[in-house]
Amino acid sequence: MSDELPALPWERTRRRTGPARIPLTRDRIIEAAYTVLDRVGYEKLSMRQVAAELGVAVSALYAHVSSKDELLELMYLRMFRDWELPPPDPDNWREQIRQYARTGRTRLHEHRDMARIAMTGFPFSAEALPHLEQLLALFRAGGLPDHLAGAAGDMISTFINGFAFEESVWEDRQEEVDESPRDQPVSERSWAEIRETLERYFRELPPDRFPNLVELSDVMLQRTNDERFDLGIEIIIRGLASYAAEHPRPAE
Amino acid sequence: MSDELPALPWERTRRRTGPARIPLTRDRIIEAAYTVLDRVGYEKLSMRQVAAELGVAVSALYAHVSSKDELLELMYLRMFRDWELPPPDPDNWREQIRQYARTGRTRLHEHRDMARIAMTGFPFSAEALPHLEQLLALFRAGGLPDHLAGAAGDMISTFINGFAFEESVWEDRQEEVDESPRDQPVSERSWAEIRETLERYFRELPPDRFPNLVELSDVMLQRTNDERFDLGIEIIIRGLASYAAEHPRPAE
DNA sequence: AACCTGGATGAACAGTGTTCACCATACACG
DNA sequence: CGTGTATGGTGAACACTGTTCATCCAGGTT
Repeated sequence: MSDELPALPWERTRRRTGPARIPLTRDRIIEAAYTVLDRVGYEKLSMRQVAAELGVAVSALYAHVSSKDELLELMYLRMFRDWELPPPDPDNWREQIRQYARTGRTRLHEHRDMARIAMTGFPFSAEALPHLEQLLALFRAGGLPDHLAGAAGDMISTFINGFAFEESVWEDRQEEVDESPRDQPVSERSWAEIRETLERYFRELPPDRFPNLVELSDVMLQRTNDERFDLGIEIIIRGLASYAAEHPRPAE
Repeated sequence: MSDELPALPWERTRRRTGPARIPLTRDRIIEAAYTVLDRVGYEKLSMRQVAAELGVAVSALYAHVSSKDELLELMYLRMFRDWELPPPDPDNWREQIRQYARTGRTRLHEHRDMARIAMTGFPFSAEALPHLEQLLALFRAGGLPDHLAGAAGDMISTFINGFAFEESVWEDRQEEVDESPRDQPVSERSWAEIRETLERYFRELPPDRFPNLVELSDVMLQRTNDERFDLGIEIIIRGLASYAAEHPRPAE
């Protein structure tokens, strides 16, 4: 390893500080934190792991990020980046809400355990506000009375986050069962396994104490998570729409 | 302290073990964990704190509880204790669902950050199953098609947990602002403060980019958490009921 | 060439979950 | 009455965690 050629003049500056040392930045730290998160999950995500990922001392991180909590918040904010909001279309508010919820869940799925981070993030940051505004616009376009529009925004977010959070918990639970390495965000196969196990569990319950659970064991779990999520959103939308029907907007 | 009377025969066995040394049990550990949780919150709840609360070495806990995760799970299960479920009344399913959700949230509020623990707890344990069964019974009584009844149970739980979780996050955020000691689960006053701060924040947003937020700033946050929660539940119930109306139960 | 300065370093501190060799106490038995 | 045994608590240790701080080194400026 000692037979290095003398550095060419134009790369001298670069070679100086060891192997192409790119400066540490907030962005690079967040990026590294994401790859660590995807590999080890929320519970085991640590500043030291992030530092190791960057090949840097732990204390170096604190020059760019004041605490782990701040790093988590930054990761949360990153979620909103390049999230295009379509212009509100009053005739299509239901479909647009559906779409919004779906891409929201997709965003949360983009990184492992992201929902756990999102759930504790500050939901009214500058990055998140346009989304709330968008939801409000859609709800008002749909003819919801004002006091409902306000609550509805919260509600949709709570459901999206809560749903994804529980998915995340199931995934982690499943993962600590099969020690398999985690190349992708829990295969469809794993979810099928979970469902099958639960279905048998329900079916074999004592029918005298749990008649409904036994009877519905098949129909309850045959749906995929996607379908369950869509159904949940649909229920909320219908509930909201029922108010719009009661308080028809004065056609001015 | 040396002028002790000779112990009466029937209390001899009790006196033997020094200063009234009550044996360590799972229950006592769980109890202690709750008082620690209420004092320091979820993030700072540690095995050492629990041990200290009991005046005992940390390692002693591990004779009764295999890990911190198990302890958390036990705390979660304790939540269902003495939770009476009223007999399902088909004519009143909506009110009964409302009531169920309300007491669910109340239970979560009984201990600080309980929702954070509940959210990661296994929702199909022996203790929790009767509740799911109850919900299914109510939904079927309300005339919901079977495939919906299954999803609806999940949905209600997700919303209750998610809502309480976010309340818990807000409370913690508020608490680290005012250093005030925490004698009770965040006073009403604190919530009023949070609402007021947010309302002003919304009102002073640039109206060109956030017209709806500015316009709704007053109406959006004037409601208490209780009202917002009830509204959320009501929306879900209405959404569910809309399906029942579409698929009327065959009057046999 | 000397200086300054910004950013990275590594060691340290206090705290975490968990394990394990040790030991004391309370009971059963001879 | 004395001895053994076993249950269950102890304290020290390990491998971590988030965070801080004195130190130090490289880069650019004077």
